Amino acid sequence: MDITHEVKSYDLTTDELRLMQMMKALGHPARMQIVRYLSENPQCITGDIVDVLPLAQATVSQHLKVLRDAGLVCGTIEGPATCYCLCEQTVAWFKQQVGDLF
Amino acid sequence: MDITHEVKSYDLTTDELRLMQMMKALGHPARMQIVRYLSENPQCITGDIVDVLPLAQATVSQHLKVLRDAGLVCGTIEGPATCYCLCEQTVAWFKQQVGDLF
DNA sequence: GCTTATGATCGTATTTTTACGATAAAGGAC
DNA sequence: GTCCTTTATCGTAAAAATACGATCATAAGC
Repeated sequence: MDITHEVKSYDLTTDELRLMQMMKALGHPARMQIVRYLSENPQCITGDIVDVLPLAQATVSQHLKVLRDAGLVCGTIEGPATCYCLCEQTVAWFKQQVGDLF
Repeated sequence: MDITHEVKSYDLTTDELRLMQMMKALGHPARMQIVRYLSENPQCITGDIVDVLPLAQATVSQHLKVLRDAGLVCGTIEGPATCYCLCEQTVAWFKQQVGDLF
């Protein structure tokens, strides 16, 4: 009658969690398209992205936040607008992690 | 007063959509752990995976389906059990796509 | 045949994500 | 100062994902 209280929990490293967050961020068509657009247009403002997506401005802004939180893009305030670009450093890290994965 | 009826829609290639599906599949801690476990234990049955995750059997089975649909793992029926393993081909394709991305 | 073991699927409750309009904040033109 | 532009955030409705118990299906052992 010996019950072992085995506390189960996810067992992932910090790197794996960070990688997972990026995967999740890229696992949505709008965000995938945003990132691709940014790779083709290195410097652009929110409005440019809104124009190429079938979504309202508020929704795009929300998606940009997800990408920012994942570290994949960074936005710098440029007057009244915000200039977005890919975070090359994070993208490089991401690629390397995926390459080493599995 | 000329209104251009511009039908907006996501503009992603088939490859990008497939890649996105894999990203989404890997964007969950349980599934990330399953894939890592499979990479360390190339041959195992569903029960083995259930044992290392803090989830019910039904939930794990559901996660395995997501990974199967994404093509990342394949399960072959082995008697009453199902033997799972990573789909090396898909993983290779995934890595290559990520490498070329952005 | 009956029983046990294994795992997929069903039905459903809960949680999270997604999407939008409305509003707020901040900078430039005047 | 007043507008106008730009974009983030708020509040919320709808959709999707997650998790679980219960059930079903299949195969092996007897």
